[in-house]
Amino acid sequence: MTADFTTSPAQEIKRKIFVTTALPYANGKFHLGHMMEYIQADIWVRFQRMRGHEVHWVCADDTHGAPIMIAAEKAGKSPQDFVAEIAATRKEYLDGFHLSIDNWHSTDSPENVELAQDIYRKLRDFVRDGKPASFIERRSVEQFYDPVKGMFLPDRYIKGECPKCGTKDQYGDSCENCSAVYAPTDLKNPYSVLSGATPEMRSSEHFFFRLSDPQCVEFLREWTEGLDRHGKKRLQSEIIAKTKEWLGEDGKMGDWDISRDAPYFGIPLPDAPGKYFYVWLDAPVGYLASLKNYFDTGKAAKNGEPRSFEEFLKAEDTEQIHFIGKDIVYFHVLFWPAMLKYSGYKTPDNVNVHGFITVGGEKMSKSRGTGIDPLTYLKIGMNPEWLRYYIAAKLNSHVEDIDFTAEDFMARVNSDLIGKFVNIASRTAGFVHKHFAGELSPLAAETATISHAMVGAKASEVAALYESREFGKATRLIMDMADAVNLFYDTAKPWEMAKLAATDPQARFALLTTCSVVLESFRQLAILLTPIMPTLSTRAFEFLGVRQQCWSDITSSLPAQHVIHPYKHLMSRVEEKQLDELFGLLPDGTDKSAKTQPAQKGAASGTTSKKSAAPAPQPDATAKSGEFISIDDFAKVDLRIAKIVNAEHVEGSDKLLRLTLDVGEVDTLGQPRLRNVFSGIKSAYAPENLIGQFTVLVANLAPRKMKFGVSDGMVLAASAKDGNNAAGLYLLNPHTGATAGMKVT
RNA sequence: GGCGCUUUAGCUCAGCUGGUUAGAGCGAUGGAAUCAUAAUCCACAGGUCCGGGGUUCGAGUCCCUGAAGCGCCA
Repeated sequence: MTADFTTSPAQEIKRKIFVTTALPYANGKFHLGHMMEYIQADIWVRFQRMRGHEVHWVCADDTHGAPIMIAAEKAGKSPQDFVAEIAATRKEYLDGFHLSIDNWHSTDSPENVELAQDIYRKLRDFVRDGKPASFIERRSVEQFYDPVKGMFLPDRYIKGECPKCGTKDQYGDSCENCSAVYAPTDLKNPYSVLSGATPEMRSSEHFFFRLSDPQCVEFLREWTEGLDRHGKKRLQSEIIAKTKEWLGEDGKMGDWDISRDAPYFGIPLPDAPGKYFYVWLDAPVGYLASLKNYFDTGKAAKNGEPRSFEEFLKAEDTEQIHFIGKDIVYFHVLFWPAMLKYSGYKTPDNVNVHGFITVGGEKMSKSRGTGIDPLTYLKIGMNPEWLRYYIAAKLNSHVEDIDFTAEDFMARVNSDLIGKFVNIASRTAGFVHKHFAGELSPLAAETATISHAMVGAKASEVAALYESREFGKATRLIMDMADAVNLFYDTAKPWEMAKLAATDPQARFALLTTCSVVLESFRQLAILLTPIMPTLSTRAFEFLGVRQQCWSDITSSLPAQHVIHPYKHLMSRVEEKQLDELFGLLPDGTDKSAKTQPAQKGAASGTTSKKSAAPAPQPDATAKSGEFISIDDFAKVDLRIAKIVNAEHVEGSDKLLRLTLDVGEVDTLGQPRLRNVFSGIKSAYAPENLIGQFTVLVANLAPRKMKFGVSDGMVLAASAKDGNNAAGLYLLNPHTGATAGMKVT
């Protein structure tokens, strides 16, 4: 059966949909990427609800695993307190961006313990054709063990020297310097990131999920390539292609290690003391745990679902739809359906995968400061629906990254939302109030016919685009309609009629008709935009004096002689200075000199040009005419204050000192990351005099491999122009108060 | 290293199974209009569709190859 989106919801079967978005790992706050996923899901969910379907959208914090356990320990907190503090930050974001999630829960919850253990037991005790055919198998695993911390070490916590090129401080998977790939056990002189101790190989018994079982592989092949209940592909074609790599004839499907040894922050395996579920086992179960919590606390009933959790989940007509990012495809299209299948639970109907959001063409990075903080966005008063619209305008149904660029954002929002959409109401309302006391035409049917020709007629096309997550195409189509309405208005020239209205009844009538058609069209456009901009459309409906509209209201119309409310501006424009503030270009919000030219705030540097407080280039001896660089050129250089934590002679070199610098960076585990930099300043400085000093580092200089190791950056020093050594060498040194990691601009 | 993705007007992107002069929005330029918290309408100008080979009557679209950028390798 193929869904027919041309029918009105009343004719359609009411869908019962269980929607999830990926569980964020509870070791940090939300970033723009999270918001993008939630906005994508929210648009889809709101659309379904407007169509009259029953949607239950749940999410939760993903709380378990070694990284959180270790981060909590570092923070001197229990893991529970640690994740609770993160959880407490969530609401502000979710409410702020109008995300209509029905329930937010945690994987560290009784529901999740119960469900994860239940799934495990069913996999373990699986019976096929009357014979035991367990999917769980015990195997001995050799793993690094930290004798100081008394725990087995995940690969991420082991560093050592690259077995190929000998570069120090490399992780156990690949070398940053020579990009060799190897196993953690190949590292030379390995050490524990946690304690610095030399890890020992120890064996331990682990529990595996036998994914390589031929029946399981066969099931996954069918499931991944299969169709959903609407006759569409369950997965996007690019994801199917990816799964073929894993499930192909070469049989690459390995078993999955699902247990970890104590100490571990997680859920204990039943009947196996000291063993815990690997976090990725219980994380997706968190979807069900949150849903169960949602039912058990009565929220589902409040949302019109009278059945129990078990009944709802078992029901044939319950659709289970996941929204995830492309980084976690593996878990969601292999492990998760297999777990569910062989423990007797419903398998997902769809897994919708999206790409990442980049900012100015660059991957967001906290250490580089290129991220956009969603909370800052809200706090400086930017409208959340601008971002919702912008993201919608760029999203499609594919696994493609989308790019946020400040210029594009401003152009898109101002042009589409203000210039095209909001302006329709703004330019019409005055006439209706001035000449008709807010009362629309008595000929409602006639005006509605014209409106439907411009807008309503294409509503089913828009619906199909929403349904298939082609939000970019949907916004384009809607804006085409808005263009048509503006053109209609311009062609009719109501401002000319208004001048004659007092004396010419015909002109007066034409004026009323035009305005009524346009406002009716505006109502229809607002309906079409509601999934993307719920509060803007609510304000539009308030202005029009109608209740909240659902999708089928597109075919109705404003009644004859309907009275609208006075117009209050529905949405303001994006101001350039807001974007400057968002990107941290205006640190105190008052630095007017820091206003950048629009042309400079593009993909090339928009987010890396931190402050543009740098003085204008002075034409002097150092910069001859025609040799100026732009602020963008300068912004490419990431200068940082660095604290010299260690300095030493380099054996075999008569020029270089080896500096160990702190530039305030941390690695993914929250561990301080120090830089190794070689500097040719031996002639001028004794290493012991440098320790503890601050200087300036070019932080984004390409790392350079030298005979003695890799130099990751360059410190700045002054010397005579002609290289006259006698003139001396002077390391740059900031004034007191500068701290490691500060930007130099 | 293996695998994959991307590269189309100044910017952001459409271009399905190959088919007449390659499209849109924004921006630029010129005009119209002045109802609108400057928002609109019209016109016009912008492209060796990353480079190089090939298949074909015909390629942005298929194949090979190179470059650049990005991602994944559980």
